Amino acid sequence: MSKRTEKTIVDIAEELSLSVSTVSRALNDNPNISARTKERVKKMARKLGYRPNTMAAGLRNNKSKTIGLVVPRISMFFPATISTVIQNKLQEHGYNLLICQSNDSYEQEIALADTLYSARVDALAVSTTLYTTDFSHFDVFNDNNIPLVFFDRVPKDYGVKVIKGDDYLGGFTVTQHLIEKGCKDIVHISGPLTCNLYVERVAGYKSALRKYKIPFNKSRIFYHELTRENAWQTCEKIFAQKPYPDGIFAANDTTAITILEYCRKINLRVPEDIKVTGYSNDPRAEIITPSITSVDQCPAMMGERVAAALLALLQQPKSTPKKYSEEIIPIKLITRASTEGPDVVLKKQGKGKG
Amino acid sequence: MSKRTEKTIVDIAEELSLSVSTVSRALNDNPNISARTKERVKKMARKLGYRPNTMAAGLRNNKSKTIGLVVPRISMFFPATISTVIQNKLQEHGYNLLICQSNDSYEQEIALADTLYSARVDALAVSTTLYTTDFSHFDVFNDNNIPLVFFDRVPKDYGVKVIKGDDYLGGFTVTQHLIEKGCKDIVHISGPLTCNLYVERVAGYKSALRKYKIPFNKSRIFYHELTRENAWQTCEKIFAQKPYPDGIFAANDTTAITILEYCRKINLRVPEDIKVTGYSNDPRAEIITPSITSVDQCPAMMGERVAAALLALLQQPKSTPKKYSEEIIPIKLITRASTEGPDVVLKKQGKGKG
DNA sequence: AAGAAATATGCAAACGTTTGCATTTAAAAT
DNA sequence: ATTTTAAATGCAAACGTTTGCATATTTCTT
Repeated sequence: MSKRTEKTIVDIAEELSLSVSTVSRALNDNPNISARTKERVKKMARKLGYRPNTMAAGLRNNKSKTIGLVVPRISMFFPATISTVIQNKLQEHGYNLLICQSNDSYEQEIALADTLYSARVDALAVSTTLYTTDFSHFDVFNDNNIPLVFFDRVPKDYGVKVIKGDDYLGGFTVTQHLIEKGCKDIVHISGPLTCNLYVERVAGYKSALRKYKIPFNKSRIFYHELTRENAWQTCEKIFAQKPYPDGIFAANDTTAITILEYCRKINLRVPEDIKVTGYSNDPRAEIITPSITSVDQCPAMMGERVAAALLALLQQPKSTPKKYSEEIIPIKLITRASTEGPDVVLKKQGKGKG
Repeated sequence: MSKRTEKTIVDIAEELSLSVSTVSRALNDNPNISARTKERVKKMARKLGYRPNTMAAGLRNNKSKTIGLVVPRISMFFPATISTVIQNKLQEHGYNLLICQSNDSYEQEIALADTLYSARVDALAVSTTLYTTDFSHFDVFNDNNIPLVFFDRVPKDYGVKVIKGDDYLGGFTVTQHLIEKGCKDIVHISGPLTCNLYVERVAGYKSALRKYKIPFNKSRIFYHELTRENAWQTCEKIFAQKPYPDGIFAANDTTAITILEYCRKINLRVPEDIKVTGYSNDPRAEIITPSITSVDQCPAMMGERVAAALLALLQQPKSTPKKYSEEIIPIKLITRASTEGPDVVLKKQGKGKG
């Protein structure tokens, strides 16, 4: 009694004494079906409660109208914002999004690539784990001409469309800012160098030091996953002996926040005694006291671009020779109390764009 | 040259001079295929680079191994956390998740229900828009015995499995807390009453007032979407005339944060002059100064329960008579500086569970 | 050594669409 | 009225699996 209610175009055809092909074409607004027939078919479809079956169509057409998205974590601010934008944009264009998270596990990422291929997604967008350096699990998409776009955390030397932030410039700008605010001994807390983001931010950091003739001290950089726990431990190391640094460039905001807490604990004033910067412009950076200078990576813009790139690639015929362009999303330094000086009275901002 | 590389079980069968049925069974570890044959088939599958086609299998089996998830917004803290948990849990069980956002638009929600049905999702989990009061767009799932679970924002009187927070108790507890801290004139900023969450929180609020014999003043409740902009405007109304309230129960943390900013602007001290509470225990609530008393809704637990409910429903045969149980997820009052007294020196918390 | 039982494999239909090609019907041109 | 052209519809195969049933092969009984 349950399964017998599932209506198909065959039922519509029978009901109207038409062929299934006519019904199919009518539903798809094929131009050589008469207006009258289209009307009748659509009306009957409604009457019978007909629901198209995407899988059947997909099988026949070899397209699923579904796009895969692989990110490390969907609840982190930056990928969450990007995912939101991508999802909305693709939804507008009739695509569904299979959103998956690798949880920064290389093995999970491989498994996901596999199942998403099996689902025959029409395209795939991915931001890799921190530890992905071999990208061969994505070969199958390339080999079969399935649009493949990497963003934010992207491969090195893997022929593919890439959309990334300007992490070199971000690292440079934020370091330069610290220097201009008077810092002479700047610690950098970085993520692991297996990830392009951190390689570039470190490069930017070094480059700024060089520009201002500040000697680079290798032991002033710490590398680890940027969690709260790790950040706390690193603080313990940093402040185990003097001289204390007068600036810390943290490669994410969670780390910067943790540093602030640690400084409060050891009665170090920010920004008077030490200046601190984060990265990503997490909403918390604006709200904490002192508010944290950070780097806005324009996640919404990145999301837009990723979606646009996917749609563009989906448009063009499979045979189009690929060119692997790289798009760079700009960054914006957001200066706040953690580097600017004593915390000023917050200006009213409630009426803003939020 | 591109399409010709897509291998199917037919290719495997030919290569080994076996029938497709045997190959299919071998790949699915059907018990009456010999171990030797299974070996040969799997080896050949690997050799040919065979990739199963989920759509074909899905069409045949009438199951897609895909589950739909509809939430208002995937980037908001609460649904994001829930989505994360659900996605990970279902992934473990071999299901893909189609995550969609309604953007709190009723029309979009209807469209999503439609396309998710067309995708023949094996189950659907949804948290509705603020304005959904008619749920008939989900009838098709019920009618076809497709597991359907609502969570957080759930229907009223719509026969279906429901998993929700204890919003009545949340409203009651937080109001009681304000009263116990000495508040006698408590404003409540609520979301629209089309959504069950706010109906219940308001009920809890009233109930607490009653218990402590505090007269209820209808004009002390404000109803609107809980955005920053709206909150600011409401603050302007509230503080346009004296007497000021001595406590505000905001139905989300964004609103509470905005209130804090407004109070700072008009030089009202929190919690000395006025106490403020939020809802949801957004990460920002902990980090702002003063930190904000809020209600932890245990999103991870809710996610776990939703996933478990989906899996349980998927397990049982389609014919099982449905019973529409309602699960209530507990809430936890997290008291912080915004109600507790002058901001104390933050105790070290870096080493904690984060 | 023969039949019975168990194990392994094959055949063919089915899932719900779409689409190239063939055919019918209607409209236009002579 | 007859031929030519255009418009509308139908036939049947195909997409890649799975599965009930039938058949072939092996193993066990006696």
